[in-house]
Amino acid sequence: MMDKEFKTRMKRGFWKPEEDLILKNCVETHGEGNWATISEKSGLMRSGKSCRLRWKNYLRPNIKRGMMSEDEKDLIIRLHKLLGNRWSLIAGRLPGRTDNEVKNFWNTHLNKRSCRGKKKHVKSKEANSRSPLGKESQEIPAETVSNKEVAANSVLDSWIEEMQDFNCSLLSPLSMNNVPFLEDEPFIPILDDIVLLEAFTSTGKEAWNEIQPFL
DNA sequence: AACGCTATCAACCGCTCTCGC
DNA sequence: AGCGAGAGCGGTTGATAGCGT
Repeated sequence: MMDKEFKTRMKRGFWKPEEDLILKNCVETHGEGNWATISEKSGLMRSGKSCRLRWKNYLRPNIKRGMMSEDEKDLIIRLHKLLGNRWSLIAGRLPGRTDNEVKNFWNTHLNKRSCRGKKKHVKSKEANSRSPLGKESQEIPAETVSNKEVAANSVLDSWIEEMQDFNCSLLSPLSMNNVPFLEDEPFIPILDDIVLLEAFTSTGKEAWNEIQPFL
Protein backbone atom coordinates (compact mmCIF):
# COMPACT_ATOMS: atom_id res chain seq x y z
CA MET A 1 0.00 0.00 0.00
CA MET A 2 1.22 3.53 -0.73
CA ASP A 3 1.75 5.99 2.07
CA LYS A 4 0.66 9.63 1.96
CA GLU A 5 4.14 10.96 1.32
CA PHE A 6 4.61 8.63 -1.64
CA LYS A 7 1.35 9.83 -3.15
CA THR A 8 2.26 13.51 -2.85
CA ARG A 9 5.61 12.89 -4.56
CA MET A 10 3.89 11.35 -7.57
CA LYS A 11 5.03 12.62 -10.95
CA ARG A 12 2.39 13.98 -13.32
CA GLY A 13 2.11 15.23 -16.86
CA PHE A 14 3.31 13.88 -20.18
CA TRP A 15 5.19 10.59 -20.41
CA LYS A 16 8.73 10.43 -21.76
CA PRO A 17 9.83 7.61 -24.13
CA GLU A 18 12.15 6.21 -21.46
CA GLU A 19 9.28 6.11 -18.97
CA ASP A 20 7.21 4.22 -21.53
CA LEU A 21 9.99 1.69 -21.89
CA ILE A 22 10.25 1.17 -18.13
CA LEU A 23 6.49 0.80 -17.82
CA LYS A 24 6.38 -1.69 -20.68
CA ASN A 25 9.06 -3.82 -19.04
CA CYS A 26 7.31 -3.61 -15.68
CA VAL A 27 3.97 -4.72 -17.13
CA GLU A 28 5.72 -7.68 -18.76
CA THR A 29 7.30 -8.57 -15.42
CA HIS A 30 4.41 -8.03 -13.02
CA GLY A 31 1.50 -8.57 -15.35
CA GLU A 32 -1.29 -6.29 -16.57
CA GLY A 33 -3.64 -5.35 -13.76
CA ASN A 34 -1.26 -5.10 -10.82
CA TRP A 35 -1.03 -1.35 -11.16
CA ALA A 36 -0.25 -0.60 -7.53
CA THR A 37 2.70 -3.01 -7.67
CA ILE A 38 3.84 -1.68 -11.05
CA SER A 39 3.63 1.89 -9.75
CA GLU A 40 5.85 1.06 -6.78
CA LYS A 41 8.33 -1.33 -8.40
CA SER A 42 8.88 0.70 -11.57
CA GLY A 43 10.35 3.64 -9.71
CA LEU A 44 8.60 5.95 -12.15
CA MET A 45 6.91 7.91 -9.38
CA ARG A 46 3.66 7.59 -11.30
CA SER A 47 0.37 6.57 -9.74
CA GLY A 48 -1.11 3.19 -10.53
CA LYS A 49 -3.92 4.98 -12.30
CA SER A 50 -1.50 6.91 -14.46
CA CYS A 51 0.42 3.73 -15.34
CA ARG A 52 -2.78 1.91 -16.18
CA LEU A 53 -3.97 4.75 -18.43
CA ARG A 54 -0.67 5.03 -20.25
CA TRP A 55 -0.53 1.29 -20.86
CA LYS A 56 -4.14 1.00 -21.90
CA ASN A 57 -4.12 3.96 -24.27
CA TYR A 58 -0.63 3.85 -25.80
CA LEU A 59 1.63 0.97 -24.87
CA ARG A 60 -0.68 -2.02 -25.08
CA PRO A 61 -0.03 -4.24 -28.10
CA ASN A 62 -2.29 -3.85 -31.16
CA ILE A 63 -3.15 -0.23 -30.48
CA LYS A 64 -4.35 1.39 -33.68
CA ARG A 65 -3.34 5.02 -34.16
CA GLY A 66 -4.38 7.57 -36.73
CA MET A 67 -7.57 8.58 -38.46
CA MET A 68 -10.80 6.69 -37.97
CA SER A 69 -12.03 4.94 -41.08
CA GLU A 70 -15.53 5.60 -42.44
CA ASP A 71 -16.61 2.22 -41.12
CA GLU A 72 -15.32 3.05 -37.67
CA LYS A 73 -17.05 6.42 -37.71
CA ASP A 74 -20.31 4.79 -38.76
CA LEU A 75 -20.02 2.18 -36.04
CA ILE A 76 -19.28 4.79 -33.38
CA ILE A 77 -22.35 6.77 -34.40
CA ARG A 78 -24.53 3.66 -34.30
CA LEU A 79 -23.18 2.40 -31.01
CA HIS A 80 -23.41 5.81 -29.38
CA LYS A 81 -27.02 6.03 -30.43
CA LEU A 82 -27.74 2.78 -28.65
CA LEU A 83 -25.35 2.85 -25.72
CA GLY A 84 -24.84 6.54 -25.05
CA ASN A 85 -21.53 7.62 -23.52
CA ARG A 86 -20.37 4.12 -22.67
CA TRP A 87 -17.00 4.63 -24.27
CA SER A 88 -15.33 1.47 -23.06
CA LEU A 89 -18.20 -0.58 -24.44
CA ILE A 90 -18.07 1.26 -27.77
CA ALA A 91 -14.26 0.98 -27.90
CA GLY A 92 -14.58 -2.73 -27.28
CA ARG A 93 -16.31 -3.01 -30.66
CA LEU A 94 -13.47 -1.20 -32.44
CA PRO A 95 -10.33 -3.35 -32.50
CA GLY A 96 -7.24 -1.36 -31.53
CA ARG A 97 -9.17 1.70 -30.43
CA THR A 98 -9.31 2.87 -26.82
CA ASP A 99 -12.18 4.34 -24.89
CA ASN A 100 -10.26 7.60 -24.50
CA GLU A 101 -9.67 7.81 -28.23
CA VAL A 102 -13.31 7.08 -29.06
CA LYS A 103 -14.44 9.62 -26.48
CA ASN A 104 -12.11 12.31 -27.83
CA PHE A 105 -13.11 11.48 -31.38
CA TRP A 106 -16.80 11.79 -30.54
CA ASN A 107 -16.35 15.05 -28.69
CA THR A 108 -14.27 16.65 -31.42
CA HIS A 109 -15.25 15.16 -34.79
CA LEU A 110 -18.74 13.76 -34.42
CA ASN A 111 -20.38 15.75 -31.65
CA LYS A 112 -19.30 19.03 -33.22
CA ARG A 113 -21.75 18.37 -36.02
CA SER A 114 -24.52 19.21 -33.63
CA CYS A 115 -23.07 22.56 -32.69
CA ARG A 116 -21.54 23.70 -35.96
CA GLY A 117 -23.52 26.44 -37.56
CA LYS A 118 -24.08 28.12 -34.25
CA LYS A 119 -20.41 29.04 -34.26
CA LYS A 120 -20.94 30.86 -37.53
CA HIS A 121 -23.30 33.19 -35.75
CA VAL A 122 -21.94 33.22 -32.21
CA LYS A 123 -18.21 33.88 -32.09
CA SER A 124 -17.56 34.27 -28.41
CA LYS A 125 -15.84 32.50 -25.54
CA GLU A 126 -19.21 31.10 -24.56
CA ALA A 127 -19.47 29.39 -27.93
CA ASN A 128 -16.13 27.71 -27.31
CA SER A 129 -17.25 26.11 -24.08
CA ARG A 130 -14.91 23.43 -22.69
CA SER A 131 -17.97 21.26 -22.17
CA PRO A 132 -18.66 19.64 -25.53
CA LEU A 133 -21.27 17.30 -24.12
CA GLY A 134 -23.38 20.25 -23.21
CA LYS A 135 -23.70 21.06 -26.87
CA GLU A 136 -25.67 17.93 -27.57
CA SER A 137 -29.01 19.60 -27.27
CA GLN A 138 -28.19 22.41 -29.64
CA GLU A 139 -29.99 22.39 -32.95
CA ILE A 140 -28.39 22.51 -36.39
CA PRO A 141 -29.68 25.40 -38.46
CA ALA A 142 -30.84 23.83 -41.72
CA GLU A 143 -29.01 26.30 -43.93
CA THR A 144 -25.60 25.42 -42.45
CA VAL A 145 -25.73 21.66 -42.99
CA SER A 146 -23.36 20.57 -45.76
CA ASN A 147 -24.01 17.82 -48.31
CA LYS A 148 -21.55 15.57 -46.50
CA GLU A 149 -23.44 16.05 -43.26
CA VAL A 150 -26.73 15.38 -44.96
CA ALA A 151 -25.30 12.13 -46.33
CA ALA A 152 -23.96 11.11 -42.94
CA ASN A 153 -27.25 11.89 -41.27
CA SER A 154 -29.20 9.97 -43.86
CA VAL A 155 -27.10 6.85 -43.19
CA LEU A 156 -27.79 7.22 -39.50
CA ASP A 157 -31.47 8.00 -39.97
CA SER A 158 -32.03 4.98 -42.20
CA TRP A 159 -30.39 2.78 -39.63
CA ILE A 160 -32.49 4.26 -36.82
CA GLU A 161 -35.62 3.76 -38.88
CA GLU A 162 -34.64 0.15 -39.48
CA MET A 163 -34.06 -0.37 -35.80
CA GLN A 164 -37.37 1.29 -34.91
CA ASP A 165 -39.25 -1.00 -37.29
CA PHE A 166 -37.41 -3.89 -35.84
CA ASN A 167 -38.36 -2.82 -32.31
CA CYS A 168 -42.08 -3.08 -32.98
CA SER A 169 -41.88 -6.61 -31.71
CA LEU A 170 -38.89 -6.10 -29.45
CA LEU A 171 -40.18 -4.66 -26.23
CA SER A 172 -38.58 -4.87 -22.82
CA PRO A 173 -40.37 -6.35 -19.82
CA LEU A 174 -40.94 -2.73 -18.86
CA SER A 175 -42.97 -2.17 -22.00
CA MET A 176 -46.04 -2.42 -19.82
CA ASN A 177 -45.23 1.16 -18.87
CA ASN A 178 -44.97 2.01 -22.57
CA VAL A 179 -41.21 2.36 -22.36
CA PRO A 180 -39.64 1.50 -25.73
CA PHE A 181 -36.80 -0.96 -25.51
CA LEU A 182 -33.97 1.16 -26.85
CA GLU A 183 -34.85 4.16 -24.73
CA ASP A 184 -34.87 2.00 -21.65
CA GLU A 185 -31.25 1.96 -20.59
CA PRO A 186 -31.55 -0.40 -17.59
CA PHE A 187 -32.65 -3.15 -19.93
CA ILE A 188 -29.47 -3.04 -22.02
CA PRO A 189 -27.30 -5.01 -19.55
CA ILE A 190 -29.51 -8.03 -20.18
CA LEU A 191 -27.99 -8.23 -23.64
CA ASP A 192 -24.65 -9.92 -23.68
CA ASP A 193 -21.87 -7.92 -25.34
CA ILE A 194 -21.44 -10.52 -28.05
CA VAL A 195 -25.12 -10.52 -28.82
CA LEU A 196 -24.99 -6.74 -29.12
CA LEU A 197 -22.18 -7.07 -31.63
CA GLU A 198 -24.19 -9.54 -33.62
CA ALA A 199 -27.13 -7.18 -33.56
CA PHE A 200 -24.97 -4.52 -35.16
CA THR A 201 -23.37 -6.65 -37.80
CA SER A 202 -26.49 -8.31 -39.07
CA THR A 203 -29.90 -7.20 -40.23
CA GLY A 204 -32.81 -6.70 -37.89
CA LYS A 205 -34.41 -10.12 -38.25
CA GLU A 206 -31.09 -11.91 -37.85
CA ALA A 207 -30.32 -9.86 -34.77
CA TRP A 208 -33.70 -10.71 -33.30
CA ASN A 209 -32.96 -14.40 -33.75
CA GLU A 210 -29.66 -13.87 -31.96
CA ILE A 211 -31.13 -11.90 -29.09
CA GLN A 212 -34.30 -13.95 -28.48
CA PRO A 213 -32.66 -16.80 -26.52
CA PHE A 214 -31.28 -14.30 -24.04
CA LEU A 215 -34.59 -12.62 -23.24
C1' DA B 1 5.21 38.61 -38.43
C1' DA B 2 2.50 38.70 -34.51
C1' DC B 3 -1.34 37.86 -32.07
C1' DG B 4 -5.69 35.71 -30.73
C1' DC B 5 -8.82 32.04 -31.33
C1' DT B 6 -10.04 27.24 -32.06
C1' DA B 7 -9.40 22.28 -32.37
C1' DT B 8 -7.25 18.39 -30.76
C1' DC B 9 -5.82 14.96 -27.64
C1' DA B 10 -3.06 13.26 -23.60
C1' DA B 11 -3.67 13.06 -18.95
C1' DC B 12 -5.95 13.83 -14.54
C1' DC B 13 -9.96 13.73 -11.26
C1' DG B 14 -13.57 11.88 -8.88
C1' DC B 15 -16.99 8.63 -8.71
C1' DT B 16 -18.61 3.77 -9.13
C1' DC B 17 -17.87 -1.02 -9.31
C1' DT B 18 -15.76 -5.32 -7.94
C1' DC B 19 -13.56 -8.39 -5.10
C1' DG B 20 -11.36 -10.23 -1.08
C1' DC B 21 -11.53 -10.45 3.78
C1' DA C 1 -23.53 -8.32 5.51
C1' DG C 2 -20.24 -4.72 5.77
C1' DC C 3 -15.96 -2.66 4.91
C1' DG C 4 -11.74 -1.30 2.52
C1' DA C 5 -8.60 -1.33 -1.34
C1' DG C 6 -7.77 -1.40 -5.97
C1' DA C 7 -9.39 -1.21 -10.71
C1' DG C 8 -12.19 0.84 -14.17
C1' DC C 9 -14.97 4.38 -16.26
C1' DG C 10 -16.70 8.82 -17.91
C1' DG C 11 -16.16 13.74 -17.52
C1' DT C 12 -13.13 17.44 -17.57
C1' DT C 13 -8.89 20.05 -17.92
C1' DG C 14 -4.68 21.89 -19.84
C1' DA C 15 -1.04 22.17 -23.22
C1' DT C 16 -0.12 23.14 -27.70
C1' DA C 17 -0.37 23.04 -32.74
C1' DG C 18 -2.57 25.15 -36.41
C1' DC C 19 -5.33 28.52 -38.54
C1' DG C 20 -7.28 33.15 -39.50
C1' DT C 21 -6.97 38.02 -39.25
